Amino acid sequence: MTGTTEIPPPPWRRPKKTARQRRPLSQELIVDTAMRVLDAEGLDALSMRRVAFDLHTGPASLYAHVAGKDELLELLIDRIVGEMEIPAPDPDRWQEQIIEAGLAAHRVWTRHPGIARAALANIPVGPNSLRYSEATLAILRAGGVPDRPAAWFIDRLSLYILADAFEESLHRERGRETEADAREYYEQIRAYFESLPPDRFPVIASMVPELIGGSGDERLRYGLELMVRGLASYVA
Amino acid sequence: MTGTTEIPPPPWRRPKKTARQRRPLSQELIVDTAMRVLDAEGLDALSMRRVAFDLHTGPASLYAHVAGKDELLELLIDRIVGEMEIPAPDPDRWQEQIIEAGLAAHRVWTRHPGIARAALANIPVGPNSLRYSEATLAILRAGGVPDRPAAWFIDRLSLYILADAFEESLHRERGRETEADAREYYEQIRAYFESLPPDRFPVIASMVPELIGGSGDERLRYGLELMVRGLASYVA
DNA sequence: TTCGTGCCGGGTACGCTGTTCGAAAGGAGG
DNA sequence: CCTCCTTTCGAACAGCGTACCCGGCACGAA
Repeated sequence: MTGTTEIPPPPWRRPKKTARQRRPLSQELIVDTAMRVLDAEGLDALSMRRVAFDLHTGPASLYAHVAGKDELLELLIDRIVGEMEIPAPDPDRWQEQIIEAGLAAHRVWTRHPGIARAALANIPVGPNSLRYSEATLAILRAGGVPDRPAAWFIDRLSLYILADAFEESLHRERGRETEADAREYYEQIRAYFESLPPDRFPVIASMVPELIGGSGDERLRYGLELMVRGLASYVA
Repeated sequence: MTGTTEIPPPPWRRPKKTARQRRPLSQELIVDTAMRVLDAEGLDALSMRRVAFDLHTGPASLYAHVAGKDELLELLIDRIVGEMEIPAPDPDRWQEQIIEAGLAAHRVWTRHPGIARAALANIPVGPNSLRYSEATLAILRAGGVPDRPAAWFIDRLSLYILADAFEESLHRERGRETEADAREYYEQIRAYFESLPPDRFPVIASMVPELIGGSGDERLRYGLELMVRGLASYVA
């Protein structure tokens, strides 16, 4: 209320302290910083030392707020799962909804380069993944899928999505970022397949275009469709 | 032919050299040793230093025969893929054959503890995985599956199998080796699910038994069936 | 047989990782 | 004001994959 609190402190008083004033370390701040490092430079660059450096401190300081790297990754992953959107159940479109939700989840994973590896190694069990499971199960139940197939389905589905995101992150890491790079890579594979002796690999030799065709997105969607169609066969 | 070659060398002549006589280093010997370390102590114990130690040499010596750890893992993985058996096509049983082949592949992966992680990070492209793909495609073709669905299917299928093997290896690493340990773990999960507020997680709360039920094998098989049934819908 | 000579084997070291320890510093409560 | 407890953080430990570089062995030529 009084004006005194709004007067800036005299600049000659403890200028050093003001200069080095920093937000106190906290778990949230650490996860924020880790997220920034992850998004900018990928999972390989995300080390305790790197996060500590960005916070202008030493690695040991982090351990007061985070049990270790594993816990940091868990927190990071749950926050990322929180970014995933999932539609409200529409009983007539449950198959499309599941596929769309799967594609959306995959998009979120690949938006944070490399994190799929950590998520695969540390299957998400945080609060946000609970929310996600709840919403997915609601769609399946609305679609008339029995409980047991539905429960096991979301387990298999998320494993598949995570694995695909991981595979894609590998391609990205190995420098096949641009479309041209990917073309070149697949051209090498095609040449390799076509160079195989047709007498020993007759089937492969006869379907080279099908084997190398299709983008990553198309193959991801195909796998989702496979599983959803298979699940639908349990409903009828 | 002369007896002289069979006479053992005089023991006082260069006994030291005889004592430290060793097979010369070779790529095959290195892979043999790496395989032994892997099977006995798991992927985490498999380091260049460890392999070199078992060969009574230093880490740098391996690099004359192997480009690096990645290449060593590739060689190891292809040898493991070579252990996978796959039946000759029987057109009437193609769906069962695919599932059996998938289960067999999964068994091979889990027989070498932890290697699924490396195989996932370094999708197999060696000669033995070619042979495996050829045989799987032959079954699908015999079953009347069109080329494009078949080609994409084996890609998705092997990704799924590898991911499941990886997930299982994680459980094993975290000390849930025995059946009792697994029971205890799943009991914790059940307790956690049952402690959730039913108003916020109505669907999860209403299907806890289905969510935690089923062994790893059952879930693996269920996923295989999902995909095969989905694929069958492309045939009809 | 002897002498270059080239190449493989391997000791050492660099830079990196996650994590622990112990000491210093800060704020809060008696 | 003093004490206690939490937070902070420099240093160090035990690993890792890999690059460098030198010594010694084997082999071809004289």
